[in-house]
Amino acid sequence: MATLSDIATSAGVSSGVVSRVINKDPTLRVSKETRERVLKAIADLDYSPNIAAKSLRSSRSDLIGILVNDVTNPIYAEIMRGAQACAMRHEKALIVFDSEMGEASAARLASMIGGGALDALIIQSAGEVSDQVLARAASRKIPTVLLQAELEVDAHLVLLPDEEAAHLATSHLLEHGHRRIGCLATAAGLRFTERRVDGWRSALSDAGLSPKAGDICYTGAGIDAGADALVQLTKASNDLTAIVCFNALSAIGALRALNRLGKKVPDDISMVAIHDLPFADMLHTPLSTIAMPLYEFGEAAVDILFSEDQKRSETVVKASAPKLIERQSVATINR
Amino acid sequence: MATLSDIATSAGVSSGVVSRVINKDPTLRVSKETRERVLKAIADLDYSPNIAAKSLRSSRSDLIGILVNDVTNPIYAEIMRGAQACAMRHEKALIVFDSEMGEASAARLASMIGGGALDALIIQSAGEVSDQVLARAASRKIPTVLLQAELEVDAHLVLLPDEEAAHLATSHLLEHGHRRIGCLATAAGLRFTERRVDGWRSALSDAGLSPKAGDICYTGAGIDAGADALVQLTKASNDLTAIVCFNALSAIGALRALNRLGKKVPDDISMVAIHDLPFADMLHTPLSTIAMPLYEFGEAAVDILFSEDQKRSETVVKASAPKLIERQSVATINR
DNA sequence: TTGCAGTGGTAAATGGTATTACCATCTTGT
DNA sequence: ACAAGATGGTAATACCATTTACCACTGCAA
Repeated sequence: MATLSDIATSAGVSSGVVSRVINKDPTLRVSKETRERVLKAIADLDYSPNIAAKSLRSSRSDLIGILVNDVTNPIYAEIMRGAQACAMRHEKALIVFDSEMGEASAARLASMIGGGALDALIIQSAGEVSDQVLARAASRKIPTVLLQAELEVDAHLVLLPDEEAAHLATSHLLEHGHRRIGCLATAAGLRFTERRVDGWRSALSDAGLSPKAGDICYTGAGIDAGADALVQLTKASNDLTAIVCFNALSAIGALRALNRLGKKVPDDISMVAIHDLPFADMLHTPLSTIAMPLYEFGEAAVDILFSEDQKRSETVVKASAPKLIERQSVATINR
Repeated sequence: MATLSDIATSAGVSSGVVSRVINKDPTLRVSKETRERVLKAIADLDYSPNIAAKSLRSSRSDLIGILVNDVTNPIYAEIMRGAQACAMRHEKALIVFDSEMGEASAARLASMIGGGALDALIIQSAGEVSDQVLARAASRKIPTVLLQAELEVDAHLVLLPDEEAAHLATSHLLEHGHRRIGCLATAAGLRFTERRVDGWRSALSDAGLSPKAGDICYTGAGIDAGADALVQLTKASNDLTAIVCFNALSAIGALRALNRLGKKVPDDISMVAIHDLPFADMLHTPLSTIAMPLYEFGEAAVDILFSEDQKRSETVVKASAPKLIERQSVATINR
């Protein structure tokens, strides 16, 4: 509860000096003894600066908002953790909004942006982001980072090596003799989805193949979404022998749906998922995955806010290349 | 960027009136027309109150800090989501600290508490919480809620029906003929761990059994911790036919370790875990679990902050009773 | 002795909101 | 006609840290 002027009084100086000592103002000239008196008073009174006052004065809150699709999805949780760690390193805190929670979350976020409570905004939400949020962010001109997606907004864009990952997954299946490889994609229209679709297509076309219209199905990132999508996919193209899945959690859903349809993985259908999971080896069918640098992706999202160049950068995080982790969800086909 | 006095000027009133209109001060008397002029000015200028100023003036930040053990653990993620939803309902935002991130996280949290940036603190972290954090919280007298654990602090305590859950899990195994039932517990010394251990013991003793010293192993909540613990447990008591596991994620680790040891679940060893997982049915061995009201648990943690301030309440969340979900990790033993 | 630079600070303005105390004008009752 | 109350507000201040402009004093040189 001690304030700056309490310290000042206790140290026998004016509050300006205390402030400048705390903030290491290089233009401040004080004697060594005075500085030490101030420091001692701070320690004695267990002083820490009032953050609201600081924020009011400096118009910085040291808070970064992040809008995430679904906090319980381990993939996104890992991204968040990277972002958190990086934020801490910069002495900022992250405040998480879950777009799964709908209007309440969006409204709260919008009001915080409006009130200047957020220094920056990171949007992971691949779905529809409230117009209110976007409008506020634009009108307050706060730096914005878009993860994977792309919106009609002046913002930084951070991506993963999506095309490479999807290409790798597809190639792996091709090497095992598969020719009819379907694609269980993420939400349509998003930048990273397109990039991965490109990877899938190009791997196919490198092998002299081209997919049919029904070979791809766009869907969400959850387990249930994956299950539904798989049913659609196999209905549209019933001759697929393999599937590339863009999200590990929807791969689990797909696995469940295949189970219900009485199809065995990998005997009847092979599968590779993008993104690894800590328990991928413990699944009913140990899942072959493409590991991506998710933690570093989260870090990059925050780091870019502290870079010099202000305008609309586009970064692809390549801390580590997409890496195939072979388990038991891919069978070899005899040609 | 519009301020209160901009609105006041635009509406031709003093800023006091605007503030009181916004905050619905019941003691304010204004004519209907004036009120509407104010409201219109607010809408026209797209005004929203500066949060830093508001916070400085009122010494409330509308921010709640929550310290969690591991954000990527789906169990904790679910709790967080409940807490988030409830916070939003109260027009507050949650700011998450991951104790897995160590000192950086603790330091940041401590400085935010010191600076008055947090209205309340929720501690889920079952491990060691930084003394600095606790000391600050105590000295600033901010309301604190402890989840599951118990510390030497004046705080609210929120619990799950732990004893009941462990009793249920153990009874289920007893009904299937098991007599040597081990316990893969969570961290020792924590209130909820003790409660669950009690449940395990009492179920055993209801059946006229009593566990041996080596039948229980205390450990952390992660996959790897679970794997290590299982090895210890089977080393200490190699005649166990069943295990109750206090955390679903460590159950996965235990499953992995059993795999490596060449033991089959449930043929060689049966297992029941406390807490359900969205993909529990898709595991190598579909895991029988005890589902608990985690979301409501998170809600309760926040809600209690808004109850009529009784000091040091103790709540057990019973939104739904612990519920056994049978899958295929329990075998019947012939007596 | 005046002039000037360097040393070690101080005082005051600023940021935007909430809140208390107070006040001017109009209406009503007698 | 005059006090009392109701009506519809206003003005001032506190909250606390940051930052700019300024100042008093000492020492040294010319």
